[in-house]
Amino acid sequence: MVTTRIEQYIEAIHEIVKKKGYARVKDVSESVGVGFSAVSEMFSKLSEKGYINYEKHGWVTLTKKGEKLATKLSKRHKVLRDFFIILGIDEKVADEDACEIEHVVRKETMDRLTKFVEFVKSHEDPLWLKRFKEYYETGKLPECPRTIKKTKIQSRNN
Amino acid sequence: MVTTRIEQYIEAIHEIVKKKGYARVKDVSESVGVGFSAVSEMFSKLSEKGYINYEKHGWVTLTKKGEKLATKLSKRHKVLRDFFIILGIDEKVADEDACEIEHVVRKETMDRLTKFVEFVKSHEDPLWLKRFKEYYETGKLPECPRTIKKTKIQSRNN
DNA sequence: CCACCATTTTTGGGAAGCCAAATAGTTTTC
DNA sequence: GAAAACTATTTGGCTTCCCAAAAATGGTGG
Repeated sequence: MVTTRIEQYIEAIHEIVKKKGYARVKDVSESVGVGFSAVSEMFSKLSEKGYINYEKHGWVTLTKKGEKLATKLSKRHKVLRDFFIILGIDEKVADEDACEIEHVVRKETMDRLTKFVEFVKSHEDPLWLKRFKEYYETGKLPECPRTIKKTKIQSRNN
Repeated sequence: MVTTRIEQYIEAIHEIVKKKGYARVKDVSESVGVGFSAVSEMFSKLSEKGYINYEKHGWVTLTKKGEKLATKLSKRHKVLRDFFIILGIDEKVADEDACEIEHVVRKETMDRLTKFVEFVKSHEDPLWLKRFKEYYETGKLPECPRTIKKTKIQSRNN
Protein backbone atom coordinates (compact mmCIF):
# COMPACT_ATOMS: atom_id res chain seq x y z
CA MET A 1 0.00 0.00 0.00
CA VAL A 2 1.24 3.46 -0.91
CA THR A 3 -0.05 5.67 1.86
CA THR A 4 -0.22 9.46 1.77
CA ARG A 5 2.54 9.50 4.35
CA ILE A 6 4.85 7.42 2.19
CA GLU A 7 4.21 9.80 -0.69
CA GLN A 8 5.02 12.77 1.50
CA TYR A 9 8.35 11.28 2.49
CA ILE A 10 9.14 10.47 -1.13
CA GLU A 11 8.40 14.04 -2.14
CA ALA A 12 10.58 15.43 0.62
CA ILE A 13 13.46 13.16 -0.36
CA HIS A 14 13.00 14.13 -3.99
CA GLU A 15 13.23 17.83 -3.22
CA ILE A 16 16.25 17.43 -1.00
CA VAL A 17 18.10 15.22 -3.48
CA LYS A 18 17.38 17.76 -6.20
CA LYS A 19 19.21 20.37 -4.14
CA LYS A 20 21.99 18.44 -2.41
CA GLY A 21 22.43 15.29 -4.44
CA TYR A 22 21.41 13.08 -1.53
CA ALA A 23 19.13 13.15 1.50
CA ARG A 24 19.84 12.34 5.11
CA VAL A 25 17.70 11.63 8.14
CA LYS A 26 18.16 15.11 9.48
CA ASP A 27 17.07 16.80 6.23
CA VAL A 28 13.94 14.72 5.88
CA SER A 29 13.14 15.14 9.55
CA GLU A 30 13.08 18.90 9.14
CA SER A 31 11.20 18.78 5.88
CA VAL A 32 8.46 16.40 6.97
CA GLY A 33 8.29 17.75 10.50
CA VAL A 34 8.85 14.56 12.46
CA GLY A 35 11.64 13.28 14.69
CA PHE A 36 14.75 11.43 13.59
CA SER A 37 13.44 8.08 14.74
CA ALA A 38 10.36 8.35 12.57
CA VAL A 39 12.52 9.11 9.54
CA SER A 40 14.94 6.32 10.29
CA GLU A 41 12.08 3.85 10.54
CA MET A 42 10.51 5.17 7.36
CA PHE A 43 13.82 4.87 5.51
CA SER A 44 13.85 1.16 6.30
CA LYS A 45 10.32 0.80 5.09
CA LEU A 46 10.86 2.80 1.90
CA SER A 47 13.98 0.79 1.20
CA GLU A 48 12.16 -2.51 1.68
CA LYS A 49 9.44 -1.30 -0.66
CA GLY A 50 12.04 -0.36 -3.23
CA TYR A 51 11.57 3.40 -3.30
CA ILE A 52 14.98 4.47 -2.03
CA ASN A 53 18.61 3.43 -2.09
CA TYR A 54 19.52 3.18 1.55
CA GLU A 55 22.16 1.67 3.76
CA LYS A 56 22.38 2.42 7.43
CA HIS A 57 24.11 5.73 8.11
CA GLY A 58 24.40 6.36 4.39
CA TRP A 59 23.19 8.90 1.84
CA VAL A 60 19.73 8.34 0.49
CA THR A 61 18.61 8.71 -3.11
CA LEU A 62 15.47 7.61 -4.94
CA THR A 63 15.39 4.42 -6.99
CA LYS A 64 13.82 4.42 -10.44
CA LYS A 65 10.57 3.40 -8.78
CA GLY A 66 10.83 6.22 -6.25
CA GLU A 67 11.72 8.67 -8.99
CA LYS A 68 8.69 7.67 -10.97
CA LEU A 69 6.38 8.22 -8.03
CA ALA A 70 8.04 11.54 -7.20
CA THR A 71 7.66 12.74 -10.77
CA LYS A 72 4.00 11.82 -10.82
CA LEU A 73 3.38 13.70 -7.59
CA SER A 74 5.34 16.69 -8.74
CA LYS A 75 3.31 16.93 -11.93
CA ARG A 76 0.07 16.62 -10.02
CA HIS A 77 1.19 19.26 -7.60
CA LYS A 78 1.99 21.70 -10.34
CA VAL A 79 -1.29 21.22 -12.15
CA LEU A 80 -3.36 21.58 -8.99
CA ARG A 81 -1.38 24.59 -7.89
CA ASP A 82 -1.68 26.26 -11.28
CA PHE A 83 -5.36 25.54 -11.36
CA PHE A 84 -5.96 27.14 -7.98
CA ILE A 85 -3.91 30.16 -8.94
CA ILE A 86 -5.96 30.52 -12.10
CA LEU A 87 -9.06 30.70 -9.91
CA GLY A 88 -7.39 33.50 -8.00
CA ILE A 89 -6.42 31.62 -4.86
CA ASP A 90 -3.47 32.88 -2.86
CA GLU A 91 -0.23 31.11 -3.86
CA LYS A 92 0.49 29.82 -0.39
CA VAL A 93 -2.97 28.32 -0.02
CA ALA A 94 -2.83 26.95 -3.56
CA ASP A 95 0.39 25.21 -2.64
CA GLU A 96 -0.92 23.78 0.61
CA ASP A 97 -4.07 22.46 -0.99
CA ALA A 98 -2.16 20.98 -3.90
CA CYS A 99 0.02 19.23 -1.32
CA GLU A 100 -2.97 17.47 0.19
CA ILE A 101 -5.08 16.80 -2.85
CA GLU A 102 -2.31 15.34 -4.99
CA HIS A 103 -2.39 12.23 -2.79
CA VAL A 104 -6.09 11.49 -3.03
CA VAL A 105 -7.27 12.60 -6.45
CA ARG A 106 -7.93 10.05 -9.18
CA LYS A 107 -5.98 9.86 -12.41
CA GLU A 108 -9.01 10.58 -14.54
CA THR A 109 -9.64 13.80 -12.67
CA MET A 110 -6.01 14.85 -12.96
CA ASP A 111 -6.14 14.28 -16.71
CA ARG A 112 -9.09 16.62 -17.08
CA LEU A 113 -7.57 19.19 -14.79
CA THR A 114 -4.28 19.04 -16.65
CA LYS A 115 -6.00 19.71 -19.95
CA PHE A 116 -8.05 22.44 -18.36
CA VAL A 117 -4.98 24.26 -17.11
CA GLU A 118 -3.33 23.87 -20.53
CA PHE A 119 -6.47 25.20 -22.14
CA VAL A 120 -6.69 28.27 -19.95
CA LYS A 121 -2.99 29.01 -20.27
CA SER A 122 -3.11 28.82 -24.04
CA HIS A 123 -5.37 31.87 -24.15
CA GLU A 124 -3.83 34.86 -22.51
CA ASP A 125 -6.20 36.45 -20.04
CA PRO A 126 -9.50 34.89 -21.16
CA LEU A 127 -12.55 37.09 -20.95
CA TRP A 128 -14.68 34.57 -19.08
CA LEU A 129 -12.02 34.34 -16.39
CA LYS A 130 -11.93 38.08 -16.01
CA ARG A 131 -15.69 37.95 -15.63
CA PHE A 132 -15.45 35.23 -13.01
CA LYS A 133 -13.01 37.28 -10.97
CA GLU A 134 -15.30 40.26 -11.24
CA TYR A 135 -18.13 38.06 -10.02
CA TYR A 136 -16.00 36.77 -7.17
CA GLU A 137 -15.13 40.30 -6.05
CA THR A 138 -18.44 42.03 -6.50
CA GLY A 139 -20.95 39.20 -6.29
CA LYS A 140 -22.50 40.57 -9.46
CA LEU A 141 -22.85 38.39 -12.50
CA PRO A 142 -21.74 40.23 -15.63
CA GLU A 143 -24.33 39.52 -18.26
CA CYS A 144 -23.41 37.17 -21.01
CA PRO A 145 -22.23 39.02 -24.10
CA ARG A 146 -24.05 36.66 -26.39
CA THR A 147 -27.42 37.59 -24.95
CA ILE A 148 -27.10 41.34 -24.60
CA LYS A 149 -26.50 44.24 -26.96
CA LYS A 150 -23.37 46.25 -27.07
CA THR A 151 -25.17 49.47 -26.12
CA LYS A 152 -26.52 47.77 -23.03
CA ILE A 153 -23.01 46.79 -21.90
CA GLN A 154 -21.81 50.31 -22.45
CA SER A 155 -24.69 51.87 -20.59
CA ARG A 156 -24.08 49.49 -17.71
CA ASN A 157 -20.47 50.54 -17.54
CA ASN A 158 -21.19 54.26 -17.53
CA MET B 1 -8.86 16.82 16.43
CA VAL B 2 -11.40 16.20 13.66
CA THR B 3 -9.88 13.47 11.57
CA THR B 4 -10.96 12.50 8.08
CA ARG B 5 -12.25 9.28 9.56
CA ILE B 6 -14.47 11.10 12.03
CA GLU B 7 -15.86 13.19 9.21
CA GLN B 8 -16.59 10.08 7.18
CA TYR B 9 -18.55 8.56 10.03
CA ILE B 10 -20.46 11.81 10.54
CA GLU B 11 -21.37 11.90 6.88
CA ALA B 12 -22.53 8.31 6.92
CA ILE B 13 -24.68 8.94 9.98
CA HIS B 14 -26.09 12.06 8.38
CA GLU B 15 -27.15 10.19 5.26
CA ILE B 16 -28.69 7.34 7.20
CA VAL B 17 -30.59 9.63 9.56
CA LYS B 18 -31.91 11.56 6.57
CA LYS B 19 -33.45 8.34 5.27
CA LYS B 20 -34.52 6.48 8.40
CA GLY B 21 -34.71 9.10 11.10
CA TYR B 22 -31.94 7.46 13.12
CA ALA B 23 -28.79 5.42 12.58
CA ARG B 24 -27.64 2.20 14.15
CA VAL B 25 -24.36 0.36 14.38
CA LYS B 26 -25.33 -2.02 11.62
CA ASP B 27 -26.24 0.76 9.17
CA VAL B 28 -23.05 2.69 9.71
CA SER B 29 -20.98 -0.47 9.57
CA GLU B 30 -22.30 -1.20 6.09
CA SER B 31 -21.98 2.37 4.95
CA VAL B 32 -18.43 2.98 6.14
CA GLY B 33 -17.26 -0.53 5.39
CA VAL B 34 -15.96 -1.54 8.81
CA GLY B 35 -17.03 -4.07 11.43
CA PHE B 36 -19.56 -3.55 14.19
CA SER B 37 -16.92 -3.15 16.85
CA ALA B 38 -15.25 -0.28 15.02
CA VAL B 39 -18.57 1.53 14.76
CA SER B 40 -19.48 0.91 18.36
CA GLU B 41 -16.16 2.34 19.50
CA MET B 42 -16.50 5.30 17.17
CA PHE B 43 -20.01 5.98 18.50
CA SER B 44 -18.54 6.36 21.98
CA LYS B 45 -15.88 8.69 20.69
CA LEU B 46 -18.27 10.81 18.62
CA SER B 47 -20.60 11.03 21.58
CA GLU B 48 -17.79 12.15 23.89
CA LYS B 49 -16.81 14.76 21.35
CA GLY B 50 -20.37 15.96 21.18
CA TYR B 51 -21.19 15.08 17.59
CA ILE B 52 -23.93 12.52 18.19
CA ASN B 53 -26.72 11.72 20.60
CA TYR B 54 -25.96 8.24 21.74
CA GLU B 55 -26.84 5.87 24.51
CA LYS B 56 -25.76 2.28 24.48
CA HIS B 57 -27.99 0.10 22.34
CA GLY B 58 -29.96 3.17 21.30
CA TRP B 59 -30.76 5.08 18.13
CA VAL B 60 -28.17 7.57 17.01
CA THR B 61 -28.80 11.06 15.69
CA LEU B 62 -26.52 14.04 15.14
CA THR B 63 -26.29 16.84 17.68
CA LYS B 64 -26.37 20.45 16.52
CA LYS B 65 -22.58 20.33 16.37
CA GLY B 66 -22.65 17.13 14.33
CA GLU B 67 -25.31 18.56 12.08
CA LYS B 68 -23.23 21.62 11.43
CA LEU B 69 -20.22 19.57 10.44
CA ALA B 70 -22.34 17.30 8.25
CA THR B 71 -23.87 20.28 6.50
CA LYS B 72 -20.48 21.77 5.81
CA LEU B 73 -19.23 18.51 4.35
CA SER B 74 -22.34 18.03 2.30
CA LYS B 75 -21.99 21.49 0.78
CA ARG B 76 -18.35 20.91 -0.01
CA HIS B 77 -19.15 17.60 -1.55
CA LYS B 78 -21.78 19.08 -3.80
CA VAL B 79 -19.56 21.91 -5.00
CA LEU B 80 -16.61 19.64 -5.71
CA ARG B 81 -18.82 17.12 -7.44
CA ASP B 82 -20.51 19.78 -9.55
CA PHE B 83 -17.18 21.27 -10.46
CA PHE B 84 -15.79 17.96 -11.65
CA ILE B 85 -18.93 17.26 -13.63
CA ILE B 86 -18.61 20.67 -15.26
CA LEU B 87 -15.14 19.65 -16.40
CA GLY B 88 -16.68 16.57 -17.94
CA ILE B 89 -15.59 13.99 -15.41
CA ASP B 90 -17.67 10.85 -15.03
CA GLU B 91 -20.25 11.21 -12.24
CA LYS B 92 -19.01 8.24 -10.29
CA VAL B 93 -15.42 9.48 -10.31
CA ALA B 94 -16.56 13.01 -9.53
CA ASP B 95 -18.36 11.65 -6.52
CA GLU B 96 -15.43 9.57 -5.31
CA ASP B 97 -12.99 12.43 -5.64
CA ALA B 98 -15.32 14.86 -3.95
CA CYS B 99 -15.54 12.35 -1.09
CA GLU B 100 -11.81 12.47 -0.54
CA ILE B 101 -11.07 16.09 -1.25
CA GLU B 102 -13.83 17.53 0.91
CA HIS B 103 -11.85 16.50 4.00
CA VAL B 104 -8.56 18.13 3.11
CA VAL B 105 -9.33 21.26 1.11
CA ARG B 106 -9.07 24.69 2.75
CA LYS B 107 -11.99 27.02 3.27
CA GLU B 108 -10.54 29.70 1.03
CA THR B 109 -10.27 27.27 -1.85
CA MET B 110 -13.81 26.05 -1.33
CA ASP B 111 -15.07 29.63 -1.39
CA ARG B 112 -13.47 30.24 -4.77
CA LEU B 113 -14.66 26.94 -6.13
CA THR B 114 -18.17 27.58 -4.89
CA LYS B 115 -18.30 30.90 -6.67
CA PHE B 116 -16.80 29.36 -9.76
CA VAL B 117 -19.48 26.70 -9.95
CA GLU B 118 -22.16 29.32 -9.38
CA PHE B 119 -20.61 31.43 -12.09
CA VAL B 120 -20.52 28.63 -14.62
CA LYS B 121 -24.04 27.49 -13.82
CA SER B 122 -25.44 30.99 -14.20
CA HIS B 123 -24.58 30.94 -17.89
CA GLU B 124 -26.19 28.08 -19.69
CA ASP B 125 -23.68 26.17 -21.78
CA PRO B 126 -20.82 28.70 -21.90
CA LEU B 127 -18.86 28.89 -25.11
CA TRP B 128 -15.46 28.63 -23.48
CA LEU B 129 -16.51 25.40 -21.79
CA LYS B 130 -17.68 23.95 -25.09
CA ARG B 131 -14.26 24.88 -26.46
CA PHE B 132 -12.50 23.22 -23.54
CA LYS B 133 -14.38 20.00 -24.07
CA GLU B 134 -13.53 20.14 -27.76
CA TYR B 135 -9.91 20.59 -26.78
CA TYR B 136 -10.10 17.71 -24.36
CA GLU B 137 -11.53 15.39 -27.00
CA THR B 138 -9.48 16.40 -30.00
CA GLY B 139 -6.34 17.87 -28.47
CA LYS B 140 -6.81 20.83 -30.77
CA LEU B 141 -7.08 24.33 -29.39
CA PRO B 142 -9.94 26.26 -30.99
CA GLU B 143 -8.66 29.72 -31.74
CA CYS B 144 -9.77 32.55 -29.58
CA PRO B 145 -12.68 34.45 -31.15
CA ARG B 146 -11.26 37.79 -30.05
CA THR B 147 -8.12 37.33 -32.09
CA ILE B 148 -9.54 35.95 -35.30
CA LYS B 149 -12.05 37.13 -37.87
CA LYS B 150 -15.45 35.67 -38.36
CA THR B 151 -14.66 34.55 -41.89
CA LYS B 152 -11.69 32.67 -40.58
CA ILE B 153 -13.81 30.77 -38.07
CA GLN B 154 -16.28 29.88 -40.77
CA SER B 155 -13.65 28.73 -43.18
CA ARG B 156 -12.09 26.60 -40.44
CA ASN B 157 -15.41 24.94 -39.83
CA ASN B 158 -16.04 24.09 -43.45
C1' DC C 1 -42.65 -15.22 30.60
C1' DC C 2 -38.75 -17.05 28.59
C1' DA C 3 -35.80 -18.76 25.10
C1' DC C 4 -33.97 -17.56 20.78
C1' DC C 5 -32.07 -14.47 17.44
C1' DA C 6 -30.29 -10.27 15.97
C1' DT C 7 -27.71 -6.60 17.34
C1' DT C 8 -24.41 -4.28 20.10
C1' DT C 9 -20.58 -3.90 23.23
C1' DT C 10 -16.37 -5.55 25.26
C1' DT C 11 -12.01 -7.61 25.09
C1' DG C 12 -7.58 -8.75 23.35
C1' DG C 13 -4.65 -7.93 19.88
C1' DG C 14 -2.59 -5.90 15.34
C1' DA C 15 -0.75 -2.26 11.86
C1' DA C 16 0.83 2.37 10.95
C1' DG C 17 3.04 6.29 12.63
C1' DC C 18 4.80 8.99 16.06
C1' DC C 19 7.96 10.44 20.19
C1' DA C 20 11.62 10.50 23.86
C1' DA C 21 15.35 8.41 25.64
C1' DA C 22 19.05 5.25 25.25
C1' DT C 23 22.47 3.53 22.40
C1' DA C 24 25.55 3.33 18.51
C1' DG C 25 28.06 4.94 14.73
C1' DT C 26 30.58 8.91 12.22
C1' DT C 27 33.25 13.06 11.87
C1' DT C 28 35.67 16.66 13.59
C1' DT C 29 38.74 18.79 16.56
C1' DC C 30 42.69 19.25 19.12
C1' DG D 1 44.37 8.96 17.55
C1' DA D 2 41.08 9.80 21.29
C1' DA D 3 37.55 12.75 23.09
C1' DA D 4 33.84 15.66 21.76
C1' DA D 5 30.15 16.71 18.77
C1' DC D 6 27.04 15.39 15.59
C1' DT D 7 24.01 12.18 13.39
C1' DA D 8 21.47 7.90 13.10
C1' DT D 9 19.30 3.76 15.00
C1' DT D 10 16.98 1.10 18.46
C1' DT D 11 13.85 0.53 22.09
C1' DG D 12 9.69 1.02 24.69
C1' DG D 13 5.61 3.04 24.65
C1' DC D 14 1.71 6.02 22.83
C1' DT D 15 -2.55 7.00 19.67
C1' DT D 16 -5.83 5.96 16.19
C1' DC D 17 -8.13 2.85 13.77
C1' DC D 18 -9.12 -1.74 12.72
C1' DC D 19 -10.69 -6.92 13.38
C1' DA D 20 -12.36 -11.43 15.44
C1' DA D 21 -14.28 -13.60 19.05
C1' DA D 22 -16.63 -13.52 23.39
C1' DA D 23 -20.09 -11.57 26.21
C1' DA D 24 -24.08 -8.83 26.93
C1' DT D 25 -28.48 -6.83 25.68
C1' DG D 26 -33.08 -6.47 23.92
C1' DG D 27 -37.05 -7.56 21.04
C1' DT D 28 -40.14 -11.26 19.59
C1' DG D 29 -42.55 -15.64 18.86
C1' DG D 30 -44.34 -19.24 21.13
